Amino acid sequence: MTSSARSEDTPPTDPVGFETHDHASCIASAIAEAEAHCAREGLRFTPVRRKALEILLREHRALGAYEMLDALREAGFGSQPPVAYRALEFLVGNGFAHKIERLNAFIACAHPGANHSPAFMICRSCDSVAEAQATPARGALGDAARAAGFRIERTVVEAEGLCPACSEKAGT
Amino acid sequence: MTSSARSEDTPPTDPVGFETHDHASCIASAIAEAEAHCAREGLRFTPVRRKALEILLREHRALGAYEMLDALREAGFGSQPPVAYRALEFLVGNGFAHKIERLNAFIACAHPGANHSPAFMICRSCDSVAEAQATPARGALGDAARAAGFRIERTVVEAEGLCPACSEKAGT
DNA sequence: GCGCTACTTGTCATAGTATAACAGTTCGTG
DNA sequence: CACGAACTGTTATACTATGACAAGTAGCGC
Repeated sequence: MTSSARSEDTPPTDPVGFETHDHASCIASAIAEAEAHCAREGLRFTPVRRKALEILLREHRALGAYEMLDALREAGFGSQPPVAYRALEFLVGNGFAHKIERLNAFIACAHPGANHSPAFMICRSCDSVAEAQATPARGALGDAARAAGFRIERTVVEAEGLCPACSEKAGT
Repeated sequence: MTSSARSEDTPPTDPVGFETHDHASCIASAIAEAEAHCAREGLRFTPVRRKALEILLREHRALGAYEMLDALREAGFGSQPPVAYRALEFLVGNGFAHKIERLNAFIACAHPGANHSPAFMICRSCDSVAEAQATPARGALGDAARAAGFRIERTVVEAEGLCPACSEKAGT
């Protein structure tokens, strides 16, 4: 998984998304990680897939599939929806990106390599999205699933609300 | 509300959805509750809204908006998408139904009246959906939100996996 | 009862999201 | 080099959702 040793008991709680940071290096390292991961797994990190990940990383926000398609077309790739959907499917399937169900949009993974169940905070005012770690099996949902005999394979956890900046703007 | 006093610390873990139960009475009581709620709040529980809720309760599964539209048309209501979307908007807005983001579909609320943040378990094999209670402010997401200064207003919690029946069919 | 307002219903039109199916190409392997 | 698997691109189509406007209806003050 690339990312250096980190205890399962101390997941990072840094949201990564409501603060500025060194973008150029975060993009470069994310691409490098994806490349390394693909090499290890025998996956093909083709130009269109790499470009799609670059676009997500550069935008640093949730992009609709058709925004992605526009960007890919401008970069010289095909111009039909499946081009974007397939690249996104690859990225999501391999953990390099996530789909935000609430927005029908996609965002680069903020914790690449971590074996995580992502959780998202979505600002309803500015549409910014921050990624955190979820603990799916814990809490009421995990209890209910065990009680019902439901086998959880994947979780969608998305909180909608106001990010710090918009919260201030809105007063109090 | 109707549901009798219940401590915040002991949310019900009954999934309501992977088991059979007395449907006729559950439909009737849900409709009665909705009617009473609307009377109290000065909301208009019009024929098309009532029918939409009846349909959701009767089907007892997540319905796409266009399935709802078909059912409403058969019942003699309008046949254009806004008819269904507006009825669903009313039901969701007033807590009588929920939208399952993962499926782009709608389901009757299984805990009507309860002041809840719903969580859902979605079977990827048979598409059945069970509703449980979430505890949004607790857990890693709540911690991350507080650390980031994000104000949560609403949460989407959806677990995807195998329901007991499909899990058995699939073998162990 | 009359007229007012707010709300609701229904329609047409259009925007946005997503996938099926097939042809041509490229990659890795035997 | 021949082969199969995977990838890219295309056309066509299906599914999901909303804006805008006209007509009807309920509730309210007078």
